[in-house]
Amino acid sequence: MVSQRGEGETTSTPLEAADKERARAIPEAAVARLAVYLRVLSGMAESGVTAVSSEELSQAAGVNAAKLRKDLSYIGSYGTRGVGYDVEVLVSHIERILGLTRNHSVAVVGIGNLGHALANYGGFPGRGFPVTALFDVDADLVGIPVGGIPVNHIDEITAICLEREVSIGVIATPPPAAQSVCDRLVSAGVQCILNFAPVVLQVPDNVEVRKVDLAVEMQILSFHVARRADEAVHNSNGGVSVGNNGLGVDGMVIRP
Amino acid sequence: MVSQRGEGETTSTPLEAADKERARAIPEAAVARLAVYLRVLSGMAESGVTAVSSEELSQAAGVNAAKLRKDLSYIGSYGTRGVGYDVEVLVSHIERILGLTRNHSVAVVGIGNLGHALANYGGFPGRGFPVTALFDVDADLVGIPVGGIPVNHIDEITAICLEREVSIGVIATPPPAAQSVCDRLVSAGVQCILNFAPVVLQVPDNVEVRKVDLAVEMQILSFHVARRADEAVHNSNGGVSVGNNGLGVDGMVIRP
DNA sequence: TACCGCTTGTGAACGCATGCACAAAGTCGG
DNA sequence: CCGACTTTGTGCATGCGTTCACAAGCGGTA
Ligand SMILES: NC(=O)c1ccc[n+]([C@@H]2O[C@H](COP(=O)([O-])OP(=O)(O)OC[C@H]3O[C@@H](n4cnc5c(N)ncnc54)[C@H](O)[C@@H]3O)[C@@H](O)[C@H]2O)c1
Ligand SMILES: NC(=O)c1ccc[n+]([C@@H]2O[C@H](COP(=O)([O-])OP(=O)(O)OC[C@H]3O[C@@H](n4cnc5c(N)ncnc54)[C@H](O)[C@@H]3O)[C@@H](O)[C@H]2O)c1
Repeated sequence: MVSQRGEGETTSTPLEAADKERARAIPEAAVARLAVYLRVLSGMAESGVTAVSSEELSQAAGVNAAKLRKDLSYIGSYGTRGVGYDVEVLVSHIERILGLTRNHSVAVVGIGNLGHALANYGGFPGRGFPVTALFDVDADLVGIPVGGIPVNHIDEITAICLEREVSIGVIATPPPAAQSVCDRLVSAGVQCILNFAPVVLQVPDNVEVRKVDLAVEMQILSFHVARRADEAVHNSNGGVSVGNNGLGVDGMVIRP
Repeated sequence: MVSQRGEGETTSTPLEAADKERARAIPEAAVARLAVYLRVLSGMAESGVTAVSSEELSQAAGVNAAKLRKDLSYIGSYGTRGVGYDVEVLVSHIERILGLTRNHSVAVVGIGNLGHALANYGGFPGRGFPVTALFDVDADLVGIPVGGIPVNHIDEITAICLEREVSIGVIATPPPAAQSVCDRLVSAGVQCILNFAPVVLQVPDNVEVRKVDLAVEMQILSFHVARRADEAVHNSNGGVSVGNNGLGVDGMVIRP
């Protein structure tokens, strides 16, 4: 379907249009995996690997080879039959599809235990997510630099987020403050939120929320231990587990 | 189907057997949501709420009411038609299904930025996940208490994990160390691993891995921004987003 | 050039998850 | 006791995601 790119376009507009028609159709689960492939491929590129087959890449990414090929097919046909994929080419196309061709400025709200860790973490800027603003309600923290960036007071959030074009807001406040912080981020024009507080956030339709809930992760693990233990009791088979299969915890966006 | 519990069992064995037959059939996605329901219900219980309808609970959990009822039906029929659910009853049944009737001892490996945050976090013990051991390779850290628990050297991991019956290992080391730490945890009998390092871990079939990859989360958000921006360009509709629908980042368990 | 072996890309089948819609089953008021 | 009203539990249809299997396509080789 579609494709046949590189025919005779002068501007890049038709090409991009085709890509974005496609982008809409990429399954959510595939997007998550594409990010993983990208990381693996980046690692390979750094190690000097220039070509890779779907089999090799799928091994490294921990997925089924057929699934990997299907995932890649969502973004276009950039492989060579009989040979495999060019690592650089794949990297650049995945980056383009994931919108990583431009930087996404990140603001962290709540500079406590977790906020400190996030602000100090060096892994984000390198991947196109520079942390450009930190916020907290605690007056003692305001002005203190964490990870090289001074903490601002939460009341400045709207002005600063607009000014620095923050596109991702990270919420690392205690649960009771999370919704209010979220509302402020939204009114500052932030359309993506990564929420660490164990709260279900209410947001408008045009805002995307993803949550990371460690307690939920542990409870899922707990469930599998329990299940495995029972299986071991019922039939005395070794208790084989399939691992979590691509599902995970969700983002819970309310839509009215 | 099934149910009709509380008939005439003397021991609890037949009841539990029925539950565990069921447990095997609970969809992974439903398990993740059950953990969310549990959190919401616990909050309600603390606020003195004793009964709740599927409509109310689904609102609070950010899911469709029908889905919520179906999720609850996987664990049994504990509601009262025309009335709703008893909060306490639901809490105890979800806890039982998730295996939260017993504590799950947690060990954190890699007491850097993130490890400190995790060790200091008070939210785990209260939810049945006491952190009982910390490990790091850095000799300067060994012996220093973090969150009330002294850091041990990584070489002691096997002995201590066995002794303290650690059931969940949390990996918060730099990526290159993650696989080796994982292997040590596995050989210490740990069957559940929560991995923060951006690496695909290779584990035996009987070990369950879940990963939390913040860069991947951000890239998924980035994808949606890009998609939304394009939609806005193509047709000038407001750019409505569906939010992430219960999917997320996965755990990538290799099976040979 | 023609053939061979290898790997991609994808049509099609399957299975799981979601959401609808309604019967069953309960409460409450009279 | 009965009938009206409420809410659960679930059969069923629909849609999404995964997996299989294989034709199409490419590089290498004679
Ligand atoms: N630390 C962890 O490992 C961990 C693990 C899982 C979940 N979480 C969750 O992450 C969140 C943060 O955890 P933490 O351990 O860093 O908590 P923390 O108490 O150490 O830090 C919270 C910070 O948020 C600030 N804050 C409070 N109200 C605010 C507001 N309205 N606006 C801006 N800042 C505000 C506080 O001043 C504090 O600095 C919590 O919701 C917690 O449940 C943390
Ligand atoms: N800090 C964050 O916010 C953040 C965000 C996303 C991902 N991560 C990931 O989490 C992991 C930890 O991040 P961090 O910022 O805490 O790193 P960090 O460098 O601050 O801490 C790593 C710790 O692990 C210890 N360590 C190294 N090798 C070890 C080994 N073999 N055994 C035991 N301990 C060992 C180090 O001594 C150090 O204390 C990394 O893989 C990072 O990519 C962190």
